[in-house]
Amino acid sequence: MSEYLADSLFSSGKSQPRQYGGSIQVAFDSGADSCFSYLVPKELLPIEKGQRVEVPFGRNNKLVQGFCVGIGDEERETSSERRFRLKIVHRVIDKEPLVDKQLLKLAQWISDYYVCPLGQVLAAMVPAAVKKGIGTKTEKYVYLRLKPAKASEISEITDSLRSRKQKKIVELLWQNKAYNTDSAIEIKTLLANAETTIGPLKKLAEKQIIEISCQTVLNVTAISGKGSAAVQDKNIILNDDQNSVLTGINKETNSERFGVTLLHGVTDSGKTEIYIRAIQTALKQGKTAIILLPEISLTTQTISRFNRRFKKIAIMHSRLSAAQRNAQWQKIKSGDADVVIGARSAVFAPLPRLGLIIIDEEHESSYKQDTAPRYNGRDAAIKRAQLERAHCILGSATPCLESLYNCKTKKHFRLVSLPKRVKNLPMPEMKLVDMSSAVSQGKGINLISSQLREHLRKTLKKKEQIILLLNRRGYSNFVFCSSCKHTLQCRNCDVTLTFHRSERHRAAPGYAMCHYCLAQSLVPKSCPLCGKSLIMIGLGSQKLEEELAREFPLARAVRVDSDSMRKQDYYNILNDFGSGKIDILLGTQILAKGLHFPNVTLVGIISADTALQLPDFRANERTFCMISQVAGRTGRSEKKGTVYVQTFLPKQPAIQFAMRHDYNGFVSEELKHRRAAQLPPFGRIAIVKMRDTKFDKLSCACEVMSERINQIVTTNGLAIKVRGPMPAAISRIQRHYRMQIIVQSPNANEIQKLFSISRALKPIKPAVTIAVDIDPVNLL
DNA sequence: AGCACGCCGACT
DNA sequence: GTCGGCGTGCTC
Repeated sequence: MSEYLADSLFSSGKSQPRQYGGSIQVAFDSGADSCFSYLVPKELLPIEKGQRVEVPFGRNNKLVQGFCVGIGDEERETSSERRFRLKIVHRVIDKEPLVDKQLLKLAQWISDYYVCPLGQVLAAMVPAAVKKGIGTKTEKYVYLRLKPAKASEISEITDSLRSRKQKKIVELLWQNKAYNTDSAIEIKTLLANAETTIGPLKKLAEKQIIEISCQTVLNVTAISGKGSAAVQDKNIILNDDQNSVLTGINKETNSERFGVTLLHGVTDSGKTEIYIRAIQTALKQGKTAIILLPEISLTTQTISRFNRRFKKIAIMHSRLSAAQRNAQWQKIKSGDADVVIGARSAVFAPLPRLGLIIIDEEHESSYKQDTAPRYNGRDAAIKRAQLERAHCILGSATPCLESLYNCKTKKHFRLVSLPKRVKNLPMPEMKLVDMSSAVSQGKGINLISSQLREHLRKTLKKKEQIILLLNRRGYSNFVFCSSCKHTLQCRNCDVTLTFHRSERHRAAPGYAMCHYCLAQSLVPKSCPLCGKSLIMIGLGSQKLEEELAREFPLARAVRVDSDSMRKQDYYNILNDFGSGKIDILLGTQILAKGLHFPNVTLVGIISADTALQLPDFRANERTFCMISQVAGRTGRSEKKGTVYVQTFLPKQPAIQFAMRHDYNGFVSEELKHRRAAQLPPFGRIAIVKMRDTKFDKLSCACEVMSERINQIVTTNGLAIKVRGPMPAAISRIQRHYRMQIIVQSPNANEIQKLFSISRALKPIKPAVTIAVDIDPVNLL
């Protein structure tokens, strides 16, 4: 162990005492919410923040990797008495910092704001493929150690060699003027030209006549060679609204000041073209740009649209292989890309001279990461723009209330809108179907109302296409005993099992599956409690499929199930739908996003209510968004679009406003309620989520935690309301009981203060798993 | 977060 | 008598 300590230099015998160039702070990808100091040997200097180092850690001095996040003895006075015990940096891994100073600042902000160890944030910033160097290979190069002044020096060397092959190698290097790492010749080429093998080369290296250098290069195959030339779409002419919006944005982008433009544009109002032009403006200024899209919107369609317009573009999304991801990242880092398009984590793209960040569909809850670091990609983007003095565009047809409120209250935010569709096409016709009346008329629970069925028939006859949307959550099938009202529950989780018909198990009617722990079990033929027969309440997508097959046997319908489907299959289906091989696309929420199929003239929302039943203050907002977004999938050509909204709650305000395309009306109504309850955007909330397999232990820990929070709030006079501990909406998942404490405050600072104090204290006893979720997007 | 140490019950 | 369960604390 002593060999890792600085004072070991006294015991290292007659060798020169090691010289140290000060200490650094290292952050690890672990739960430890603090940094660790290490001494840097002189020979490892200079060292920079953002570089990775390998250091001995823990009792066994296991070598672990971490990021250097600070240089010098920043806490000299607190650590002076134990400074002699500092261990020594073993190795500096990166030649250059993996994260630059600005990104490190962003990481620090995320660490503070989202209550997450800095090391974990940094770990999330750089793709694993980059850190592991996947898709790279080491190429060896050869050069002469001595730069000969004249030819005689070379003959001097060659004459001294007896081997003919060695002579040949030296001559070749001389002819090619390979005297240093830059002019070195690749080993394979050299050997081929010299018609020899590695043997003579090694001999020359031993004699110190030549030098072999290594260089890590990207595997050529990993780089998707899409050297597509940028096409100037001169034929796309902006309308007046677009022009005035763009002029405003360009002014901001050119100003070199931080600012946020919230672009509220109805679906199909030409937001994407604005983005493209705004990026072009930034590029003209010698700046670079990032555009973030929700993962599911990153279709081939979208990517190729940007690909056509920009030459030096890098793409970051989940379907890339590790090697491709590394290649794209290196391309960005080296300055070979000036535009990055990607999902949430692309906000960390290491672009130099960032001038513009665009967040499309900014209201999307998928921008919030649900594992640590629990950051919101949109808010991280705004912060990054602020740090880099860049401009930020948030685009949406249904901006979230927080962004809208920021425009009203914060000076750097401004709101612009595109109220009309590009070709001045009308908004689709909205038809409300009251499902409760259908039920009361005793028609049974058909998923497709007679009105919708009639319109389906007409649409199919016209050879036009249809999208049917069904929310999975709460609309799944479940197994139910009509006699004793028993439903099949998951053994591990507090949820009702979902029924899936199976082709394989002929003996049983199907299998029951838990969507949380993914456990499957065969459905018994009779009720385990009373022995009567079980019925499957089928309201799920399979039921819808069956109903369609019965009513329209000739229609080609395909179901898209986000969780049961490989991503590749999903993109194939979308392609088939685009080329008209499929008539009806049915599926979950994912169909609501950014799809552009001009031939879709009918959209059916099977149940608009499902989101409303969730115990979440954003239920209305979600419902409104969902209906508006899906509605935007139709009527994207001269053909008229129609949307059927089936609901049991026809008078529900969110649904009513959506029917009238009245965003502003919805917002002012919803804001009233939020203000009354001091909910976002009028305040901030955070959730402390706690879980454990043992209920008693968990509730003890919750009590301790809630006491601690209340104590901090009182002693510091924080304007914070604490609710709970209470069981989470799903009180048990995967055998873990779940409880939560909700923290509410009129402003973010108070919440920040609370957690900065709390995280510095000793951990809660008894120990349970605790996660803090700042600005949660759902309260489950 | 991982990992070692320590204190209690089921076994050869 | 020990093997190993997990509850607790520490990591520069």
